[in-house]
Amino acid sequence: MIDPKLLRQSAADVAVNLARRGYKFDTVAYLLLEDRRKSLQMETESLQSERNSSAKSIGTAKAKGEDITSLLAAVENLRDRLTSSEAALQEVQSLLKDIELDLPNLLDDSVPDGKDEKDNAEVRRWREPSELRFKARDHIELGENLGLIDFEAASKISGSRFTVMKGPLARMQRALIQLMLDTHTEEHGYQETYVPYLVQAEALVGTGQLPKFEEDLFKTETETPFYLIPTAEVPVTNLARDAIFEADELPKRYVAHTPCFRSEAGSYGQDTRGMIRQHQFEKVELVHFVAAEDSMAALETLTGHAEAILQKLELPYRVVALCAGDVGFGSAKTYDIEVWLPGQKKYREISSCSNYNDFQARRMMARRRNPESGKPELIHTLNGSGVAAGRALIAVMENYQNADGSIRVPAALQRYMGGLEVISA
RNA sequence: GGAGAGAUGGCUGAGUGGUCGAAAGCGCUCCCCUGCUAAGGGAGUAAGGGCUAAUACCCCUUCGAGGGUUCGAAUCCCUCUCUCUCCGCCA
Repeated sequence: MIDPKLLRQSAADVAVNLARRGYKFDTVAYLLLEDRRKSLQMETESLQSERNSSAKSIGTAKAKGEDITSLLAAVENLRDRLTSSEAALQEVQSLLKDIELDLPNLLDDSVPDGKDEKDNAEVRRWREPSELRFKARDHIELGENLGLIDFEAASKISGSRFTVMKGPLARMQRALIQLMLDTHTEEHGYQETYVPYLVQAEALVGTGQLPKFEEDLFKTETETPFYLIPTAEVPVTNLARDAIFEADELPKRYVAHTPCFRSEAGSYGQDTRGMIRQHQFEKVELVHFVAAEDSMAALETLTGHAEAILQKLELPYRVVALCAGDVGFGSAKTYDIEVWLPGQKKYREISSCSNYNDFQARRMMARRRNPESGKPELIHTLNGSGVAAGRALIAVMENYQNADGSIRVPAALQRYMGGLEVISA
């Protein structure tokens, strides 16, 4: 959420910023509503004040044994006026809130202009794309030939966009997760967390998935619905909800491995084959809570932590700065890390690292105590995949394949796989 | 699933219709005292929102959440949620 104060004081500036995303902010409608809010709120609060003082004087008069009938008459219709004023105010406030929850975050000035992913700016590359001396197979062919990936079985059980994996391939995904968790906790200073996979709507409003992107989520039909988490970002970031951290508690870094569930509504026809885009996938997620002035530096650090995983796995990748039109709803700035997939001869997203600045913090009242003023102020939140395990598995399969269809186990993973060096049929 | 108890400020914990944003204690901050430390004395110490140039005044809201009664609710009534204890069941 954007600061409502900024919205009403500088609506035009906000509109200019959001227009870079292709978002049209109707400042006229907003300011009109805001005017009504202001007058209704002032009216309501003065009626409340009147109620409070009259109740107080009735109380004292009664205590002295004075006659209070005239005082009672004076406030006869006060309650009705107050009730209707309060109702009108509440209605306007909820309309404003709807608009505010719908507005994407302000973009950081450093975000490059552009409309879609084609305009993203490459920031750096690590290792050039690998050249194979034979025709590269994609992970689907590799996995099925080894008899270790079974899409048919998955579709029998659950339909499309699910995967069944077996044996050393299933284990390799687990090994990847272990490597990531160990690296982030032992080398990058993260605290490992275990969190719920089912969350309530409020948590998703806090991180920004709701109310706008409900169709991307799976939801239970229980009396109070649960949502399956689309990313560990949701439960982990909500650890800061309603909190006031002391200055010396920040920065906080959390890492969590969770499955992620996405309905992928609206992505029909994209990546329909294979494991790239699934309804269920495994991911290791990094989350930072930092003081406002530290968040841009933290984004660089966080991205570096995700890159370290790919470097350990010796997978060629590049980092791109998402352009204005491609940056996600709640993010002020995002780097995607794209890993090279020989089977597709393309770089594909394997991590997305974002600085949300105070956007999520404002939605969930996540604060720190400013050591100078002693006053609470919003923190900044960041998150990034460190990295997507399913896609990391794909990247290892395709980059470590041999001519005979077997797959070498990256050195960094061997200790997690009982010393296994090659996966073969 | 059954039975009971509870939810108040950073913490402990008083408060059954008015002057209660809320006693007391602890903690924390500042000051005094003390050669240092300890002990002691004094003052202060919730969050959100509105107004505003203002993190100054002033005003509003908040005692688990929502509704109701009342001139007036932490206190009375209703609904819900959560926590704890015991029993059952279970990974």
